[in-house]
Amino acid sequence: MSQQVPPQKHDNKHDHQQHQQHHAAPSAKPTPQTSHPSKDDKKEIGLTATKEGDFSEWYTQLIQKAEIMDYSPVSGCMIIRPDGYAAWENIQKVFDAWIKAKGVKNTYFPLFIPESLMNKEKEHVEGFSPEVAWVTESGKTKLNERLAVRPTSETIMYDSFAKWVRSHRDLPLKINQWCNVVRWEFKHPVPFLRSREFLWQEGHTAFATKAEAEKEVREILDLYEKMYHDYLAVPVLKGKKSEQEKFAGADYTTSVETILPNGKAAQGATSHHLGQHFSKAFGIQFLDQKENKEFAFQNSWGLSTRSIGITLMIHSDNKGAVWPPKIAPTQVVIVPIIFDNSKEPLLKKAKELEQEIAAHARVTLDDREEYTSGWKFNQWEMKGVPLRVELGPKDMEKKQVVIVRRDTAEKKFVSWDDLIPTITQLLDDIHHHLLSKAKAAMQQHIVPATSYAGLVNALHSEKTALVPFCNQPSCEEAIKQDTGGKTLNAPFDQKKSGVCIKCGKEGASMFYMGKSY
RNA sequence: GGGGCCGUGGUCUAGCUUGGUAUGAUCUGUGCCUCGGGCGCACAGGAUCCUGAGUUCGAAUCUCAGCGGCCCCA
Repeated sequence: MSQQVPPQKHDNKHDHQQHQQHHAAPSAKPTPQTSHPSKDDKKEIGLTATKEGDFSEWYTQLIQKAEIMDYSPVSGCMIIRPDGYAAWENIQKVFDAWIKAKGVKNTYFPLFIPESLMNKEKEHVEGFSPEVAWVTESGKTKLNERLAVRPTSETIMYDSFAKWVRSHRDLPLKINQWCNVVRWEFKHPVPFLRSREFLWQEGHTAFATKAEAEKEVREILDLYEKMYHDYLAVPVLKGKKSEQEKFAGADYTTSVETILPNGKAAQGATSHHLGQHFSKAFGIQFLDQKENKEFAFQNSWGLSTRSIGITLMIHSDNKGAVWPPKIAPTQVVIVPIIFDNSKEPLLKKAKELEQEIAAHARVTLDDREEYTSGWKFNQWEMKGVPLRVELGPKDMEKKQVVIVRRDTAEKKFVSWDDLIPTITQLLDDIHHHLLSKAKAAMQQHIVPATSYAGLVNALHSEKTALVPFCNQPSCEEAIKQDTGGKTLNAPFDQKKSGVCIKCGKEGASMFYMGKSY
């Protein structure tokens, strides 16, 4: 074990602020609940902000104290620590297998994109140019042409696609890469949700027909939904983005949207149909069976490390992180309760259990002797491990272990013989419990709005509203000015259409609207 | 884009109003203690007080600029 970072004792600053607030305005803010209300107040340790009381502060403390990320010397760029990266690797493993099964191949394209390529598709460059970071010199020599640090790789990939595609036999072309991208945001950064550099996969595909391409757009979106739902235990709103919010250079964009516990929305992943915009700009042409030269139809789609931030925000609590079992860096931690006189056989048994579990789950044995078991309980709860297996002298006598769930704190006494089936079952139960809680929370944040006043009211009370909207950028801009909100997406199955909630135009479709994080 | 809060050993923090080189905890090391919810005791170690400039005999403290973190409002 290398987890030597100390737990944080008692953050006085916050207590003082709380007390001052109470003196000045007794009703200003509820005192945050500690996670152990019965314990000595002076021993308040761990997170000092609560999810309900001060969400941003809670999240900031959580991801640092759970050793998921750390801040770096560069504003907006973060360090992903082993637990954060392990979660990302678990996501990668799953998604990578899914797309390979669809015939997608992994590649690697350069980080640097010549300006001339960036400029080839007009809408695309206009959409991204405010956030592009540029390399302008090497050593003391100025470069002939400045190089963009990729904000996304359409332009550099499609320059190659144009060379690789000659015949209809070269299609479909399905390429993916796992990489970092840089978007120099000016809004204040939020770790995982909005960082200036982030990790993602970007899939880029080219087809002979629009129908094939559009079919894939939806299939990939379904995979994103499946990732959130079945692996991250996060429900999503699936739909099509507005004209205003679509990807720069796309025909249209589809997305899965998530609702965070503070009522704000976060885009979970996107799948774009690019039409022939880029194939025309880059000359991606093929000869079809009738010897006609045609432009390819293209898609691009991406899922980023933002998914980790969304997952943690939704499931974690005032005791620390809560990882959904399927992507948890560690799924089971074994904490032996060590007494000197029973130490040897106990540790031997603990190691046996570890080996046994290792065949079925990601397991760690915490046999450090410099920490008490109580200390370890708290630390592993902070780190969000779904299941804790305790083994003490009493359990040795009864040939059992105590299993404690991270999500409910429920304790179970389990005989050694039933260990593996119980663990498997509990991990599955935790996933479903987290998912159903998250679904209920999302529903609470979605309200219908039938009037513009209703929409304004919903957005001001941190709700997402489902409203008829004309999908004109000018109208969306006006709503943004009024309320600070924007469209998330429009559900695919449109049951009714109506008049736009803002401008009153006929033929509006239903859109989710909310504030984004 | 506008407004506000904050930055002190690895970590958290007192001191700042009223200028005199820094408080306490945690941590790290050593020894004793041995653990069912963040054990206890003793000794020791650990500081560019975010950076730079200014005021001053003297700056963590006052002034200005910058960097970084957080919040709120377009």
